Amino acid sequence: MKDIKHFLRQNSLRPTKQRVIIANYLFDGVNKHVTAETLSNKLLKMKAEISLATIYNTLHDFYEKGLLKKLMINSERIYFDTNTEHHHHFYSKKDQKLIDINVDMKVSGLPKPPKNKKINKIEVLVHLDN
Amino acid sequence: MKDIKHFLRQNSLRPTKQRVIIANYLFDGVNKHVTAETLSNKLLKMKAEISLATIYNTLHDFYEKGLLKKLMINSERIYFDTNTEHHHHFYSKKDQKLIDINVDMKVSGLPKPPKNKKINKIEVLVHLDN
DNA sequence: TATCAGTTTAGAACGATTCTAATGTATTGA
DNA sequence: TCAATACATTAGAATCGTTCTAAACTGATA
Repeated sequence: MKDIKHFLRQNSLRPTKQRVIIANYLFDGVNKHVTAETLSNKLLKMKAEISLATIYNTLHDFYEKGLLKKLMINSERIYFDTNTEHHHHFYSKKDQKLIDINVDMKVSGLPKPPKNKKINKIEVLVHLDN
Repeated sequence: MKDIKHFLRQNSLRPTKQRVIIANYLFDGVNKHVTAETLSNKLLKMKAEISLATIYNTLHDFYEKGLLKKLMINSERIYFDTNTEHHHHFYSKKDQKLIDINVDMKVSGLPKPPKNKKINKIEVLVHLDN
């Protein structure tokens, strides 16, 4: 609790009640993928009623401080990932679920990027059948 | 024109005026990435006023017949790709532009998929900086 | 050419997200 | 410690891409 307050302050975020609750959940050491909706549901189960607007604000605030990653998954929702290291994913469309790939992968045979463009990062998405 | 009508019929799609116009544009031999909005704009420039609802319907109809691919790009929009072969992309967020990668790439170091799951396909998205 | 299933359309509805503006709260510095 | 104020939270309205609705239209068929 104290740690989380410190942690928020260190990231120039006021440790408000809501942010502390959300940060405690998100940064408990277990990497998570959340959307505003799944996070809201989880918080309700934890008896923490926090408005959707605040959840959106908080996710974006955390994202802006680099505490969360936005995922490049096509879906109606925006996914936020507590694992901010560069990594890849398995994706099961059927289950609408993402699974981290935490091993190093190499992509070979990459063509040159277009003129005046530089490669920022490479994302690999492994689609699962079932 | 005749060819496009045939082409539509062969894919169990009635060659209506609107579908013919859209198919003529999309399948002119040059691969394209479109969203409902960019397609609508293009059609307006070609003096073809087709309602947004029809554009959405048509894109989905074509998708369902396998004539278009839906792209897994995070963006507010859904991108459709006239290149239905398996391939990868460069993506410039700044330009909101996709560029096909038409060379074979290999991904090595892939971990085993989760239990009972099979890998369907691997998609590589190369993010560009500028 | 009449019939009818399939198609198009304007506009309403939808669902995720953002905005608004009123209220509340953490920080500050006297 | 407390008042001032800058920042946060909130309910509900607004927005935006997309889908739905139901009425009008059109291509296929007999």
